[in-house]
Amino acid sequence: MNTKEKILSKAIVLFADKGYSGLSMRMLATAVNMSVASIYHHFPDKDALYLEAVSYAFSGKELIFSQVWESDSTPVEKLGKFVRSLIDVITLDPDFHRLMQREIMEADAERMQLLAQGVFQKQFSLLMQLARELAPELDAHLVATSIIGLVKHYLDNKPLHRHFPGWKPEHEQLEVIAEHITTLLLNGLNIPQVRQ
Amino acid sequence: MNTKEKILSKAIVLFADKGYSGLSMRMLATAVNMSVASIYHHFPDKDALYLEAVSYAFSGKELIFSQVWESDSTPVEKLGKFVRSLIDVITLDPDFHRLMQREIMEADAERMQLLAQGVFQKQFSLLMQLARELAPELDAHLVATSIIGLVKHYLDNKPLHRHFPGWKPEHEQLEVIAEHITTLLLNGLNIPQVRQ
DNA sequence: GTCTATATGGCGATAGAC
DNA sequence: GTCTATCGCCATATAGAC
Repeated sequence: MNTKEKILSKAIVLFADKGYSGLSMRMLATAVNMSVASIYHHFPDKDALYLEAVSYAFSGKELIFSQVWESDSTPVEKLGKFVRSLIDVITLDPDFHRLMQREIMEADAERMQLLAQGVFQKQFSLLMQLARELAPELDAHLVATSIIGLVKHYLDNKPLHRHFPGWKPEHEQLEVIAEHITTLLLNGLNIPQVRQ
Repeated sequence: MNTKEKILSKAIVLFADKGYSGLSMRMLATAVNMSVASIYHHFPDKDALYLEAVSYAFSGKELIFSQVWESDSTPVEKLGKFVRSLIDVITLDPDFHRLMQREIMEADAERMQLLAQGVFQKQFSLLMQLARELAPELDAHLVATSIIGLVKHYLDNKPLHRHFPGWKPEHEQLEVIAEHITTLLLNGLNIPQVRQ
């Protein structure tokens, strides 16, 4: 890993944690044990550094779901695998996830399009195709959105829900979340289930 | 509306838009046509101002759902009303919603508890009770979370989903969203539906 | 490619007049 | 309760030596 990549990977963590305006070049320089001027040798300005960090965080994320789509499972099995994979991606790389959350909240239309097409589009298309197989009578875009929404909400709001009535530690176990969501979805999509 | 409230309501808008570190006291002062020093007459420091703005944004939000719970509707009707009310609250006060999003992302454990208990707990409890009536065999906490998650995800990610395949303008119509979600949920909760 | 030193300006916050 | 003026610090960014 060269110097530039070293800076970028630290920047991902710190931008994810503090946001664009919350992280100063001084802080980043200290974190990577360099002077501010040295960072400016690699990037023209803070904005370019931020954008490069976001793209860098993307790289490789597309391949994680390949096991879901390439397997010759039934659509119902694929749904279970997708839910589980999405939970894993979000859980295993929390910095990537937080950076995405911030981008979705703060990006302008141009950056949003980059985000949609560069990172998520392929997976969303494949998920829509699965949605069509599972529930041909429903709007595939809305169904795909619902699947992602259910998973993301659980994970995004975990620290909040801990303080809600009825919360149990097991609600944070990934298997419990995954099973609840798939059950809800399979019923919601009108698919008869076989008891395991 | 007195001076303090004038400052707070402007602060809500600007904090929601730019975040804590993204909004400077100078900017806020300009926005409310005052000097920075005058603002410091009403608030001890920026942090206290932010916290007061967050509490101020909360006020009155609890009462919006009363029509849902006080009506003598059936549980199924109540679910529809709740989904619609949640969509309305989020849509009609986007600044409140963005401020909440930022709080959920950035607050520490103490602030998170305040948020959960001070703002959302009562509504969440009532929603859990409804969940128990709708689907006694499922975990009410998880069901309530799912209902909120479906609604919130659609609205939080609207600007992103516009760039996804299969998107249609009608996907942003509140009625379309509300109907899709309730349909999905009623199936998901195993409740037989009557065709309208 | 890295550093020290520095320019320039915005930051949170305060003093003290009116 | 509002203002002007100011403090001390940190921000982004650059110049130029090694």
